[in-house]
Amino acid sequence: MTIHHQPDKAAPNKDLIDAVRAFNRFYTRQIGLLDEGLLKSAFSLTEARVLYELAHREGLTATDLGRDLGLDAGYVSRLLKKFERLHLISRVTLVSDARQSSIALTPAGRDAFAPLNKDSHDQVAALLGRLPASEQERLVKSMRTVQRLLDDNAEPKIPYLLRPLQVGDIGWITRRQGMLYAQDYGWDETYEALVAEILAAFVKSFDPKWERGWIAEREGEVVGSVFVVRKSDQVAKLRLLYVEPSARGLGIGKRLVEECIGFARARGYKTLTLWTNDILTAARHIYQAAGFKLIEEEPHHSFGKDLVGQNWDLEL
Amino acid sequence: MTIHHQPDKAAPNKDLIDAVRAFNRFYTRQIGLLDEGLLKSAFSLTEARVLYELAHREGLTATDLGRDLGLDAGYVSRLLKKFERLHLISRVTLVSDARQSSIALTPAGRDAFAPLNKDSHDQVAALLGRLPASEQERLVKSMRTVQRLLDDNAEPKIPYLLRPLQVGDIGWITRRQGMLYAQDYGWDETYEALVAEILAAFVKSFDPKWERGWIAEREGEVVGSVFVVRKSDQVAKLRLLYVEPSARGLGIGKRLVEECIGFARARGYKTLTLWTNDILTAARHIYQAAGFKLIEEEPHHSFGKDLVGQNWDLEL
DNA sequence: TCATTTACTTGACGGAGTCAACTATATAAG
DNA sequence: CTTATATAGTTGACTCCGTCAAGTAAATGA
Repeated sequence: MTIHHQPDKAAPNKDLIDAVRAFNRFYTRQIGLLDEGLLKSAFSLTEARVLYELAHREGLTATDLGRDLGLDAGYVSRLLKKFERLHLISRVTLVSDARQSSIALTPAGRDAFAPLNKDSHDQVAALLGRLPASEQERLVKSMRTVQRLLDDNAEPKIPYLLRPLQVGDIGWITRRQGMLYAQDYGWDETYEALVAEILAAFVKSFDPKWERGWIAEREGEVVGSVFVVRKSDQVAKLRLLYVEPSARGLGIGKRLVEECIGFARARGYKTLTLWTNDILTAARHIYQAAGFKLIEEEPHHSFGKDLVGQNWDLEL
Repeated sequence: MTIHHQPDKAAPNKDLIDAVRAFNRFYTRQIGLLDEGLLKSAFSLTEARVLYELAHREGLTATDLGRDLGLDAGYVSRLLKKFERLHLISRVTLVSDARQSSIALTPAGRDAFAPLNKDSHDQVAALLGRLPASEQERLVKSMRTVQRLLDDNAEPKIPYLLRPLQVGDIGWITRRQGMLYAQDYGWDETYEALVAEILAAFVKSFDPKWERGWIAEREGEVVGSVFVVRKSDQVAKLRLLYVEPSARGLGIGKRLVEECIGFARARGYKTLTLWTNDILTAARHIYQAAGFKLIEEEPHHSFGKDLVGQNWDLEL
């Protein structure tokens, strides 16, 4: 149903900019507080950051370190020399390029890093420990969101996964569908109510043998869903297909429809049918590509708009 | 319905700690990148931070600056001396304490700060500009969440406000109620479905003269809600009262119930009734305090549990 | 009145980080 | 193959950010 192209980039407004700046000032201080604890160690803050990188990644070169931590090449060179003198690291010249060498912590290096690591861990644990568990999760979720949005090359390893319905999903799907259609097509709150009604009925009369829902999840967030419900022995109905704007272009819509078709076939249905509206072109393309045929169209007035409803069928 | 005491603090698990640490490393780098742009100016980073504070707050003392920015007192003293020499600030000894003085930017100080401020503003604008508008808002919302959770003394100015229902609310309320009751009482997904059904019906048959919903919002987030629906000319029913755990203790539940009672009275109803379950003790206290009387109790099996339903009435 | 604390100042100092020049190797162009 | 250019890393020289400790003056408390 709601599937269309990625939204365009937009010039930010002042309130948002100020909020980001306020956050930056706040977090500058926050990081400063956390770093204070580490200052008592034999290593400077930057040395600790370098050790952290070395402890968690393999085969780094001096340039890698400088780039990823934003450090001056000369400074990195000196740091590494110091570490080498203390026997904390070992360097192996790369066969592919004799200018570079692969840097690794020695066992002594790991020993030196361990207490630093523990201090940092404990300090964050203390910070988190001040909050109740549910708030801890909200915090981490928000941090992940910030990080993913700001980090260009932070694409999740798993683009998305499909899972069955769980508590909280039907409310979320109701909300998102309601908001998306209101935003994109000006539909009123009766559409959101319709989604709520459909999902409530789905759960109440759920028959696992004949019906199923799929939730597409990405980084712990719901980014799409679809449902198959039983109309009769012969006919199943695909309902409420949607994909979040932020997750479009990954083939999630196509995949969800394929799952429906596979399920309907496996359960022996003869026909998979669906109802949609003509303005939802992106969804239509998916249905067409999957082999659905337009059966009939009829105008209707719903959700505060004049619309043209469409019934599509796929013979299984 | 769901109103109970604040949850306890909990020892954080390792995944959450690691996620926070990852975020700290990420944001250390992020702030470093943003700061690079400011380095070309005549002021050091810390000087710029001090100027920012002075430009945005009045009547600061040297100690205030040092405390809020986490700086050494000696260093602050020197910075201020330099600023004074450049005629960027003026100091007025406090009458209440001759050791302290109130620091203010001079017009020249404001002029010196303006380009710094603009650079920082533009840089953040560029950062945000890379994202589509909807993502910009998600980013800022997440940042606000992080800041509010970590900043002890960052209570919002307005504790909460009440507003009417809008698109997206019924899904959100459905989700949150479903999740809260699942978590706290082990109710299954049929409760969430029931909430969805009630809210769908509310919207579909909504009669503004006789019915109303209130949403409690705090910092742009829904933290509670309640609905009054018409049962007959004489009888109104209060439904779906809930307050987010994070927003409890602010009197939101009491306020929501009061709104319902006021509305029911104003519309000429004779009775306000409600159905709840005996295990929801915090909600019961609110009803009792508002004058509701327990009319009847009866056991029932719903949402996967054995429960005792209660009907409460308030004569208006 | 005297001891203690607080706000700020000042001298002395260290080391984190920068800049530019340099060597050695790799890559691209002709 | 030769030559020009780019990249990886090193090193000397330097700056100045920020810390530490000692000191002064005022405020507070006993």
